Amino acid sequence: MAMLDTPTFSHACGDCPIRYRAVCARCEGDELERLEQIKYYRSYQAGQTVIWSGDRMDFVASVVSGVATLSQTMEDGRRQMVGLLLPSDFVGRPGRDSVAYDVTATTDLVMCCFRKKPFEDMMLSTPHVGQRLLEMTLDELDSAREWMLLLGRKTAREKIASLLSIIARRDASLALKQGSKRLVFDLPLTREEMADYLGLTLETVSRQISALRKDKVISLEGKRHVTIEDFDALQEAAGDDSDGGMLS
Amino acid sequence: MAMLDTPTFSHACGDCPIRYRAVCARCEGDELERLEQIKYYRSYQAGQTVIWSGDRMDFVASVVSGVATLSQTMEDGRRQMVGLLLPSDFVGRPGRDSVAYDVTATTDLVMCCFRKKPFEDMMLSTPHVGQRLLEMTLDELDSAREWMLLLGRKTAREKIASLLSIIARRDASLALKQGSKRLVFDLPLTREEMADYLGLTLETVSRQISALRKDKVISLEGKRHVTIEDFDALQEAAGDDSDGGMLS
DNA sequence: TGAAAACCTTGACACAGATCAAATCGGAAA
DNA sequence: TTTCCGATTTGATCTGTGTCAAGGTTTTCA
Repeated sequence: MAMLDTPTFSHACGDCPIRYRAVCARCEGDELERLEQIKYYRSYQAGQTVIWSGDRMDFVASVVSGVATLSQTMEDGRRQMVGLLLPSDFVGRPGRDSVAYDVTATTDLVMCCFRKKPFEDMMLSTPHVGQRLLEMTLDELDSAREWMLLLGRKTAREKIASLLSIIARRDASLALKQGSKRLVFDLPLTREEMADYLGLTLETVSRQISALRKDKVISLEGKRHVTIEDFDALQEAAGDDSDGGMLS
Repeated sequence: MAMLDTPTFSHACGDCPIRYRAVCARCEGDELERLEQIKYYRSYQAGQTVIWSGDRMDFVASVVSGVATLSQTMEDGRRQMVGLLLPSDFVGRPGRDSVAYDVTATTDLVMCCFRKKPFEDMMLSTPHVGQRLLEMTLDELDSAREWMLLLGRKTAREKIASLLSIIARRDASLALKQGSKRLVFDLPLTREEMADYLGLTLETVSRQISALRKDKVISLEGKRHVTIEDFDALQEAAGDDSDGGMLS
C-alpha cells in the first residue's frame, strides 16, 4: 500500500531560512538572535512579480505561505518555468548579485527575507548554515535534473501525472481521506502555468486532466480542487519507478 | 562582432577540485598538503560507466581530461542526459551517500578524486572551500535551468544550435580560425548521445545538423570535426538572447 | 589490408501534441 | 441575483518530430 513522504519539515525555528527542523535546531541563542535582527517580511499579491530576471537581488528568502514560481522567457514569449517555491522553500543566491529568472507570486505570498550581506556574514561565521545551504542546493539540483527527464522524455499524460504527484506530496494542506489511497488538495497553478511548467500548451494540459478524470485516477470539484482517487495509479501514469516516493 | 567567453579557468592548483584559480589560489600550504594526501587518480575508457544511479559514491572528483555525462533512464529505456562534465568540472555530493544518475565516460577520461570523508572534514575546517562549492553548485543549478528552457520550449533546430554553441564556448581545444567568426572543435558526443541530451531522436539530430550545414552555419569534416562558420548565425539559430555569451 | 561492427544519413509515413476556433464554466462585481 | 470576463474545455485540423527501414560511411581490429 502506498504511503507518502510525510513532510517532516516546516517553516519554523524563528523563520530561519534553513528548511529542516533538524538543522534549525542547531541554531541557538546568539545565532537565532542575529537572524531575528536581520529578518523582515514581504507580502505579494497573486500575480505580482517578486523580481525580474537580471535584476539585482539583495536578499535571500524563505517562503512562509503561498506559492511562487521561477520562470525564464524567450524573446518571442515562449516561457518555461524552472522552479516552484512552496512554503519552507528557499530562494536566493549567496555570492551572486542578480538572478537569471523571474520570480512570480502565483497565489498571495508571504516571504521571510534576510538582507544578503548580513546573511552571508552569518554563513561565514556559522559553518552549519552554509553546510545546510549546500545540501539544499544539491537537492534542488537533483529535482531540476528529474525535471529535465520529465521535459525531455515524458509524454503529456506522464507529465501531468508527475506534476500532480509532486504537488500532492509536497502540499502541506493535503488531507488523507478515509480509506487509503485518496488525497485532496488545491492546485496552486492555472492551466497555463501548468503548461509552462511542463513544456506543453494549456489545451493539452486540459485534455490530459480530462483523460485522467475519465480514467478515474483523479476527480475534480471546480477547476482547482483535486482528489487523487488512486495514488498508485497516478504514480504508474507518471512513469516513475514504481516505488518512488513510497515507504514500506 | 562576436567574442567568446574566454575560459579563464583550468584544472590546476594541485588538482584542487575547486574550479577557479582565484579560489584555488586561496588554498595554501597546509591545505594544499592535505589535498595532496587524500587525492588519487582514476582513468576510464570511452563508454565505461563511472558509477550507476543509486550506487554508493564515496568520493568527489574533478575531471582532468575527457568528457563524462550524467544521465537518468526510465524503466522502458528512455534516457535523458542531465549533465555534461568537461575538464575542470566537479562531480560529487558532499553530505549524500549515493547519486541519482549514471555517470558515464563518453571519451577516455581521467578524474582527480578525493575520498569523501576527508574532503568533508576539510570543508568544515576551511570555509572558503565550502563557500566556493556552494557557488559552483548554484552555477550548475543555473545551467540546469537554462537546459530546462531548452528541453521544454526550443525546437529541434534551436536545440542543436544551442548544444553546438555551448560545447564551442566551453571546449578548451577550440581554435579561432583566421578572420573572425569561425570556430573549430571536435564533438565529444555521438549523435545518439546528443539526442539523449536534447530530448530528441538521433535521426532528428542528424537531420538538423544536415540542415545547419546546408544553411552554411556550420561545416563538417568527418562526423565529429565541426567548423562553426558563423557564430552569430549559430546564436541566432539557438534562439538565445542576441547578446548572450558575448562581450563588447 | 580487409571485413565486421559501429555509427550516421536519408526517405516515407505515422502520430502526439500544437494551433486555431468555438462554446461553456465559474467566480467576482454590481 | 444577474452579468460579465477570464479561465477552461472541447472540437477540427495541421505539423514537427518520432518511427521504421534501407543504405552509406567511418572506425576498429584481426
